[in-house]
Amino acid sequence: MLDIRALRSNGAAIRDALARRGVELDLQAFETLDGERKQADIRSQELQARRKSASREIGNLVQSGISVDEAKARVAETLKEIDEQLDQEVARAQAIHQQIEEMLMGVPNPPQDVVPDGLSEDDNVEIRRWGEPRSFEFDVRDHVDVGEGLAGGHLDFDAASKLSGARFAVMTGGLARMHRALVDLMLDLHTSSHGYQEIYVPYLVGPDALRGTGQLPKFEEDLFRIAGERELYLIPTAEVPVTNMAAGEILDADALPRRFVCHTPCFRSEAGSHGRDTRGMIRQHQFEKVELVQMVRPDQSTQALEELTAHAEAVLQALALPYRVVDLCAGDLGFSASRTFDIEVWLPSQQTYREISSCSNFLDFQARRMQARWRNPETGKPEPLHTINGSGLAVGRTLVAILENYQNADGSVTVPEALRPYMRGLETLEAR
RNA sequence: GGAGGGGUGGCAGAGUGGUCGAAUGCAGCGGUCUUGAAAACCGCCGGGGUUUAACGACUCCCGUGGGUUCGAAUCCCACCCCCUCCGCCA
Repeated sequence: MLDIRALRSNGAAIRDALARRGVELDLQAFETLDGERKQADIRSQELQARRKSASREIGNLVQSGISVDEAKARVAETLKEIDEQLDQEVARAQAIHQQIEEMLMGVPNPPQDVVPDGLSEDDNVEIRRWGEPRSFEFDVRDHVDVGEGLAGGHLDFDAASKLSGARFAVMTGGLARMHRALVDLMLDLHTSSHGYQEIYVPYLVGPDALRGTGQLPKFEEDLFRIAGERELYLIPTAEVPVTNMAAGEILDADALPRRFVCHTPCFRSEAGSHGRDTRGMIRQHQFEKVELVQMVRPDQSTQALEELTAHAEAVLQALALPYRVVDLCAGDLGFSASRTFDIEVWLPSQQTYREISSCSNFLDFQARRMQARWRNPETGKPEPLHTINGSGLAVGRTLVAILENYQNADGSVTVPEALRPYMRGLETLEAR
């Protein structure tokens, strides 16, 4: 959520920054509403103050032996005025506050100044590449053909569609094991080498958590909501439950940074992406992800984003998968992000790099929505902290990348060396 | 699913209609004392908002939302959460 004080004192700069991502902020409307709010606050608070002192006076009179009716009669004028106006004015002020809240909750995070200009992914800026895409001396097949052709366990979209329809996958045998091994490798790497604490969280969350990270109120159609009396949603990413661990908290300065790594399934309706990536397991309603989440002091978040991105890259380096890192342009940023580095892995079948991780600095945007704060020793006051997260990595897409990059002419797949200890030394997934 | 108990400041824990945003203890912060530390003693010490250059002033918040009342932490209703016992269960 935007900082309402910053909006009052520096609205034009925020409006201009938002314009870079193609969002028009109606400053005039905000200022009008905020002005009404001020009037309503002053009036309702004044009335409340009068009621308070009148009540207090009645109390004093009653205690000095005067009857309640008599005491009320002595402040009758104030009581009448209160009776006529107070409820109405308080309700008015409340309604305006709610309107402002709704307005602010719908506005995305302004991009940082360093974010490149541009309105679509075409304007993203590549900032580095790692690894050399392999040259194949045979016709490469995509991960669907490779996966479906494996012996001793394979990729089975027919079975998945029988169970759940489109955009789901079934994996069996060695392939399922490799999928599980990837999760294990990632968790081990981040906990033992990068200083993250592993955390297990619910896969169903309530609306407050989703508002906190920014999925609600604007993007409900991207979520799966479960039937039943309680308002619960399947998590679209572990970011939601993990970041909201800090909701409503005031953390001590020495408790920061907090670093969590969390493996969960993720559930996305993919509304609005019909026809995109319909083949294979690039875009699924359900996929596994290992997520990195950090809560940091505001002066550390820029550096923390660089580090977190490197932590995600380390997984691809361990697996020797070629990738590049892209600095997202203003128009391609997610709703809550102020800056994002996408990591894209090389997919030989598409002869292109595809997103496998998205690492973002949210600054205090999410923290303000969920009231996640730290106590700044310099001011002694609670202040919003900064949140950062990124995939480390999307497991399904990592598996896709391995199937494609490690495929052999005979249809088998070599198991990356780093993964072998997690697969009891298995070196190859054989072809049928 | 049945029966009962309970949600108050970082924690513990008083408060059952009137200067209560709230006793007390612990923790924390500052100070006195001390070579230093501990102990002792003194002081400070919840959060949001409005207003102010600032000091300050005002207002809201005692699980959440309604209600009763001149006045609600305290009474009433609904919901949520936690605990204990019984039943069921991965």
